[in-house]
Amino acid sequence: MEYIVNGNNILINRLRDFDIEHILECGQCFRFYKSDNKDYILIAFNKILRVTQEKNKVIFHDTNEQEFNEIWIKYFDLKRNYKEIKNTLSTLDKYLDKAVNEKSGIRILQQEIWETLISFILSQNNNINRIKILIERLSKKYGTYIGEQNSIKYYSFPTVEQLSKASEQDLRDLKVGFRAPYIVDACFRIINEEVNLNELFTMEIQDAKKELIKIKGVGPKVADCVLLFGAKRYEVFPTDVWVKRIMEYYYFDKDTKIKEIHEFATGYYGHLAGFAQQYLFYYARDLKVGKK
DNA sequence: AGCCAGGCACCGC
DNA sequence: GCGGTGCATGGC
Repeated sequence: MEYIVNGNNILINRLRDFDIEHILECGQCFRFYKSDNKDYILIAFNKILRVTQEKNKVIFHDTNEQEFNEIWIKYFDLKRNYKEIKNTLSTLDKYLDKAVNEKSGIRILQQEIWETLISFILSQNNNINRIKILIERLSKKYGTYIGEQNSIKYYSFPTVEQLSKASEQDLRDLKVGFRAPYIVDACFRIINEEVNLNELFTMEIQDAKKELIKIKGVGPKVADCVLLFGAKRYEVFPTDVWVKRIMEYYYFDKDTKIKEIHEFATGYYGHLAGFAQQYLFYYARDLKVGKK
């Protein structure tokens, strides 16, 4: 990774297969703020990072070499060869080729799995704007103050211990709605070691999924998101309404059950299913496939 | 006003 | 196991 240290900034002059807008807006993460075109602030790993981009020139602001190496290279998955992944997927069929080319700057972030779990529990039957607001409220109330930029205060996502302090009623007061008992259940099972998030990185994938589904409010779709976005399990294929719509449109040409789509996709895309899903999801959502 | 939002739990069969 | 329904809340 060739980068230039410039004061408090890290600069990369020709960063390929990287588009900060695609990466943050593609639906995999929620804690980011757009201040201008390709000028974003994001919160992760108890840090505030500002990223700006002009074509292939990317600047990571207000950080340092150590932090960049220890946190951001992994977080942005900078060591993975996305060119190769995209080539493989593009060769599979013309539909995927289109989605990959349209959303060519996506990278799958390596997010903290605990935050990913709660975020995607909140995501069910919800829209992205409101998911973001709810996560902000949780962070402000239960997380730790981590700093200020442009007189806006930022808070880390609460740890399991911090969030365990919240009762179901506390959470309902923050307007998470019917998801409140799900969050309480997630905290409880993890504190009591009924579910071990660290094991999900290496367990047999079906077992990992079963493990997550023990948590109330976690079904197949949320489990897949947690495994893909939080545990580097790229063989999963989170199948939600958007993915259902675009898969039906491209591959089935008729109303098809999510389970059938999921089975087809994990077989067809194999170990790259998670990447394929994200290109397809973002593309479908932008295109409003199957919607008026 | 009613429908929808990156689903899921719960129920009846 | 499979399909239908309710769910908190807010934007449109």
